[in-house]
Amino acid sequence: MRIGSLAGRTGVSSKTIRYYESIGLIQPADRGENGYRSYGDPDVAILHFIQRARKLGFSVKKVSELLELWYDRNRASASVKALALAHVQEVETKIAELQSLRATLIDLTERCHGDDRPNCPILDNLADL
Amino acid sequence: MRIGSLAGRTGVSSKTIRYYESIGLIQPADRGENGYRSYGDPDVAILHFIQRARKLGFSVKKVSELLELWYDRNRASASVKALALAHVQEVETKIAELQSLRATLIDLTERCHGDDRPNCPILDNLADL
DNA sequence: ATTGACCTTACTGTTTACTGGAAGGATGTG
DNA sequence: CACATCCTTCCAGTAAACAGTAAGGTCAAT
Repeated sequence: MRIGSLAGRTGVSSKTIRYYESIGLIQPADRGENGYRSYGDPDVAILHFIQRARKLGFSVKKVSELLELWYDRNRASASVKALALAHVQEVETKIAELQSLRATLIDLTERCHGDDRPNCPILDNLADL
Repeated sequence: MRIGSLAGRTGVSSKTIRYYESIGLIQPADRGENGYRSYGDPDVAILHFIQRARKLGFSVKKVSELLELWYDRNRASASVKALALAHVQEVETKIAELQSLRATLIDLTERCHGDDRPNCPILDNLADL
């Protein structure tokens, strides 16, 4: 499969695929006689993985680490596992922060409703948390 | 208080404070006779709020909307509430996505441990979710 | 009164993660 | 065979969110 088909199947543009190759996020593709990049089904899976992680807010660098996790799954499984668990920890921290923000926002909306007094304590609450 | 003190008390650099003013995120500060910006305690609270929201991954534009929520708390409380709830919805979606990723990562680490067979189904799982 | 810290504006540079465009070669269709 | 579409490389531009630097005015203390 050539780069355009890969782009079509993954939703990642040809441009972006070449960019990912240029920064080393993905391996340099095999080339045909004409110099065209050649891809297979595993590349579709790789790009889907990258896309999913990117959408979840992982930086390209983090995605690169996640991919290594993947590629290295048959060797050094202990350290690979540690890396994965560190990522889990980060994700959990972010979840906790978001839940805290969610609680604050809900508190805000509840207090906001139907109260028109000039002095509102919400400002202080938001600033202090 | 001048911009340096505000920066010291909030951890937001003077540079960034001026930047926030330039893009309209915060109101133009009052100026003293010398042209220096002059701030008060409410500005400390505002910057703390901005900082907190930024750390949680909200774009400056979103922060701007959140601030309007705040400024407008005494009027149009129904529409303001709707905006806040929309933000809550977004946050909840992000939380759900992160929890899904967390589950995937944990699954990955569990399968990774102690299994050295060449063909591993984890790749497919990651790509398909 | 002069040093050093702090303030001003204005403009340029950085990082991240792409996106666009030019110039040219390869491929596939009517 | 013409022509559109796809591929190649390379370089430039974009957007967000600042940070750096220059050139100069102000302020507090010695």
